[in-house]
Amino acid sequence: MAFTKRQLPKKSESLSDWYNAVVLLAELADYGPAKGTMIFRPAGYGIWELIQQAMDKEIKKSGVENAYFPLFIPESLMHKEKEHVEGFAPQLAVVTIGGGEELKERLVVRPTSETIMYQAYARWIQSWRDLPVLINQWNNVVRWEKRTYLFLRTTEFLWQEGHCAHATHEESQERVQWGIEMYAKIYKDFLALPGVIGTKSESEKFAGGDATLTYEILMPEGKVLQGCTSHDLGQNFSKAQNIKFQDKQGQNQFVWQNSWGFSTRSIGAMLMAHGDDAGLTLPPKVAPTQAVIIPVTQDEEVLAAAKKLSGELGDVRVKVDTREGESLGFKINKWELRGVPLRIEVGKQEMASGKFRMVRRDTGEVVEGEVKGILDQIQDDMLAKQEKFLAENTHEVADYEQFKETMENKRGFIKAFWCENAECETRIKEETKASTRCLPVDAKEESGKCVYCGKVAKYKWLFALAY
RNA sequence: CGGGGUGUAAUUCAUCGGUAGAAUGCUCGGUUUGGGACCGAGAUGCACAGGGUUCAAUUCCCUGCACCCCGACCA
Repeated sequence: MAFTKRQLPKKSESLSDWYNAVVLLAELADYGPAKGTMIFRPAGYGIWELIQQAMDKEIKKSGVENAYFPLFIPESLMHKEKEHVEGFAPQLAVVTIGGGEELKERLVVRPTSETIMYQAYARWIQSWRDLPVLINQWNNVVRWEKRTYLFLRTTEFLWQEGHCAHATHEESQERVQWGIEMYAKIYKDFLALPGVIGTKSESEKFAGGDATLTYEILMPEGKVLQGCTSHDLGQNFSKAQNIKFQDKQGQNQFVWQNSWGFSTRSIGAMLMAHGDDAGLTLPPKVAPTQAVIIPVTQDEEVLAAAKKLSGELGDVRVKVDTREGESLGFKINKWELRGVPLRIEVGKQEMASGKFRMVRRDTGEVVEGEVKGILDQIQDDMLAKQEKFLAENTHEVADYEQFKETMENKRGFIKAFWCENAECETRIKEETKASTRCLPVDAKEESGKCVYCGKVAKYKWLFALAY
């Protein structure tokens, strides 16, 4: 689609209209012809590639190897773990016809790969010497979501899913912890998105798992998005799929497992969090184009100077906008919309002075200095801004009245004592729409009273309106 | 999957029971260019799909589908 920023709704007025428009106008994504599907255009896929590169390095560094498992899962396999299949059943896409004939056994398009990977693990793992199994895969999965949203919730999405099997629970739990911390690092250092690491409640945890660690991100309108998760699967799947090994004493043991996933949803969160009325603002580390050089005129010497400059910026990802027939103002607006972190203008003035006019996308400030350093500064400032927002919108409440009042007027994270009884959780959700997001990992044990029922509560949980 | 809304050019929309129009975008020519330039000439439509009603449907009705908004589900 052609570029027209005039059509961009104001972020400050309507976040979802702004988001939908900006993603299309900035040419990050487009709608696919089938329901709920999306096309990742080069500008959008480029962001994912940068995230992948950074994360893949971390994954491999920790000893996990990449592999690939099939897209289709025989339906019977899905049914091995009861809670798992029940949790995913409403979201499955199932192939019933192949080669023009009705299939004897229907094939589920993977919504996640636990079952198909673990049937192989069951064969691969025999001895304590075969452990740990440390495997990750970068792939696509399909979940038939009722309500879709570009990047944030699509029928098919891209992600990585790590699946490890260990001899002991402790070792598996370490990996679960490692996963969420690695994700938090990517979110903070690359996407400039601070969040809260915590444990999911019983009702919110992964279907078939024992415990789920999550990274929860506060979005601009005060709703909270589950950024990614790392699950302690205990022995649920190993018992269901008979993944056993003989230990050093010759005893048969079930393995302890974990899985952890990080999806293209992260891009959506990042786009929504940063940006303003003029368009996107990409954190430099995940911006496919980190700096754009705009020749002010189409004069040959100006174009030559712009091209020369682009060659002098080392490994900065830079683009020179030599497109004809667009005025300076038009180009500036175009690149602002696309969120390129730094704009460099090259014209007669710059050629005379030898100093290029550089403008930061995030603040609009005119800056001087070395490009690499400026980009690092932008990255840091963008994170700091989000951290401030997160801190300012985390509200501790003493009683239920305050809870309701905060949900109605401020939203954001609400920190309150909860007795961990599912009934209180459900009631709170029904009455205020706020659900438990997590028990932060750094929460201290205290003696308090549940904000809802007044019974003994040990911890302050985080509640929020979920995305 | 429940409630609401919308489907007309690439996009945003107008129109009208008698088979379509604007703005933006696109193409060409020219003049321009320091925060969305201008003039001129063009190209672009099975009016979402299928069924009705009607002499005649893009328009009215039904069904389906898609998209958007609000719920429930969710990385």
